Amino acid sequence: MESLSIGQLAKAAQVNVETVRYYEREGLLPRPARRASGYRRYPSATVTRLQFIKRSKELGFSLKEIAELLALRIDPHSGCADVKRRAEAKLADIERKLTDLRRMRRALTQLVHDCGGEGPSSACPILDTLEGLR
Amino acid sequence: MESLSIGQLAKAAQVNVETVRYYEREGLLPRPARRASGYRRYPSATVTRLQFIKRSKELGFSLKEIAELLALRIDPHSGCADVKRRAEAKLADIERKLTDLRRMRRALTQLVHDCGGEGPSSACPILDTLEGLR
DNA sequence: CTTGACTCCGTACCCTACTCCGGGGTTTAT
DNA sequence: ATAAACCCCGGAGTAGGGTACGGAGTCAAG
Repeated sequence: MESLSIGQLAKAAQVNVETVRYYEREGLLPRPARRASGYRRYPSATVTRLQFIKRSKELGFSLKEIAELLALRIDPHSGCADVKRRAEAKLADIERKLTDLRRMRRALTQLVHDCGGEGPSSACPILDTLEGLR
Repeated sequence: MESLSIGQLAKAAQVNVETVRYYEREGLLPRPARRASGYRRYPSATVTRLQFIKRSKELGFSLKEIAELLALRIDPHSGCADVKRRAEAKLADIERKLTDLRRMRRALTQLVHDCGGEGPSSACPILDTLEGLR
């Protein structure tokens, strides 16, 4: 424990082995150390990195955007002010998503509440709120 | 005003005309009324529906999931209890996304805060939080 | 009544993000 | 020491979500 094979890593993060290699090609994962045989060896922290990528995707970020998020950590080619500016832009993104999600939640909660669970759906109050969110 | 051409609709909702026709094919938009010439005529409410689809995509929902969300409104083939059950499942999805987004926001806020905006990024506190979110 | 912008439809093409394949070495458990 | 299971790499294939094309009809302004 401390060094994982690509298969162990993939299993731990619940992704396909091919996906791990794909992310490496795309620069989302650093090229890992290799054994004499050429086999990749990953530090166990890579699991959380993969999970981060996965969850970010579920939140509607593209791989390119995720790469940008990851790049906010260590980038010797940009000043701190630049990092700050980019982080703020991502934050704005996130705030927008949060607002939309809360609106969606509100509409659905309303639907679940109004709908007793009995009778045909034709009797269910129609949720126009869902479309008139903005 | 009250009836839009496909071009007017697309412009109002900020999407491509081809996308509108694509959504129609995929069942995300109902087939609209037609003029004698065959031209599509949309009620202006379709604009908000397109915007809903757009924002839902940005939140990481697939077109299929979005169709399911839209189907929660009017579905004569399922009882109210069923609608309720599905709405609750979507709500759970949304809660998960909200939780992840808040965690992400927290990490980025921390980064922006810690980073004064001066000096090289090497001096910037590294945001390990970003990866260790869960 | 003509001209430029718009629309129709079907088909083809594109990008993203994987996912699989195949021929070949490596590790590991028995 | 020999399978079974794993890993290597390059390259091809796939699904989802559009986007573009092209030939033909339509509409609105001048």
